[in-house]
Amino acid sequence: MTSTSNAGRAGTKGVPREERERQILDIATVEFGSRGYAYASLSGIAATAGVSKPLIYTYFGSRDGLHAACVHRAGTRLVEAVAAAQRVPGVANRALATLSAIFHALDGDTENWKLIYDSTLPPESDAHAVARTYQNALNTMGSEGVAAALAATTTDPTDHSLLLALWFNTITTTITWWTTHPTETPESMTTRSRRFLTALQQSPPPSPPDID
Amino acid sequence: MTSTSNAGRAGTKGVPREERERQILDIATVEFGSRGYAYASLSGIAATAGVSKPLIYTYFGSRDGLHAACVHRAGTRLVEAVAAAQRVPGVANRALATLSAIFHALDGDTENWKLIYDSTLPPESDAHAVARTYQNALNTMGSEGVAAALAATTTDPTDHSLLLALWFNTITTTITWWTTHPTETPESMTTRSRRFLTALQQSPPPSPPDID
DNA sequence: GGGAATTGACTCTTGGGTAATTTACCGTAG
DNA sequence: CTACGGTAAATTACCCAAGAGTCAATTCCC
Repeated sequence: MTSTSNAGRAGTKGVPREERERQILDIATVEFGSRGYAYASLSGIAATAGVSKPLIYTYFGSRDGLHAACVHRAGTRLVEAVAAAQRVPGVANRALATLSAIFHALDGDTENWKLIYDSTLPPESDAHAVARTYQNALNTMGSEGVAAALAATTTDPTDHSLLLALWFNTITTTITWWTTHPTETPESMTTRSRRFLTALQQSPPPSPPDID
Repeated sequence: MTSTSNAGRAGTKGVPREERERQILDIATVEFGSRGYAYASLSGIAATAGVSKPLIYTYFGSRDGLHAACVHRAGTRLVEAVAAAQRVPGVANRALATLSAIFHALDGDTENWKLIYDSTLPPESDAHAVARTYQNALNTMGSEGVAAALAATTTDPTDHSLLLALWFNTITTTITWWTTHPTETPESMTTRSRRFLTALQQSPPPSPPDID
């Protein structure tokens, strides 16, 4: 066992860069995703990953560099999943298909979504801008659907921007809720969502629902 | 002018404690509300308020003490406003009445709401617990309405907790949106909300709306 | 002159970032 | 098949800035 045991001291441990990067990204994603950008510390991530701080710097350049790498990976995956769902035919079912795709893409690892819609991101920061990239990509896909949903009811152009914000915030809230109910599966989350979506349409005639 | 000009140097400036506390609270509310708990610094608040850090400590004890004071003031106002709206008769209109009450209570000062539903609050902290107090107070009032809205459609008990989260997050999102659209008035926000609320009921037969 | 109002100038901790150094792997010359 | 030097992998021990919190002193009002 002493052949390749180099604990504590400096020097390579034989782990190739690509693999170490993946390890670090995995840990960092959880830290950034669960604690939020504001509270995840590099020292903490390094410690959890069982690696020293300078290693992370040589691999990712800076804290923001590491964060950006996490966001890119998570964002790419999600955009891909949601894009696939957009190809589902039938206007009426695309919302649910989108949700289902997201739930399955995450499959319990809710950090990936929370990374991109991280509410602790400082508004004007570079880190926010990176996350924004993927938010916009997802928004673009969602925008079309929102327009369709709204067309029949209103003519106010600013209504669109608010509804879009509401829609994505609904997803984020649902995913955050999922975090606190870990026994839920992608399937059960989808079923639950279907219930809500149809409920919106079928609620009793007395106009606005009593949701206060 | 030199009679009572004591700039820079120590010593009283004749401002009674109560008034100074109000000044500081005003500034701190804006800072904590707009930047969020995670990013508002005491030094910054002190500087903006034109006051030294130690003064804030003698008056509020700690950063968290100051924050708690802000939350208490904002929370009390909001709970009061929302409670009044609950007395509105007619189950169907209470949701809108609640929103209208909140919009008017804030009247553009969206920081008060954001203080209580501050997404940068560290989950397990004391500061979060204080905000939680007022969230719970508001939740209790909203819970009843959510139950009514749900009763007709589902029997799953956990649906309730998710819908409650969704409802309050909808409000927060709407208010955040308001921040980025400062020309909106409480009235216009209410009108806009009414449009959305009724749209939910009247959207075309093809079940789930195409909101993806 | 006593107490309230108020501050400059500290300390201490946390966390991002860097410099210099050490260890192991690996291809090649003898 | 061994010696060896170059490079990749890693670390320890720092520096530095920001921000929470404290002490003792100061100025003014009554």
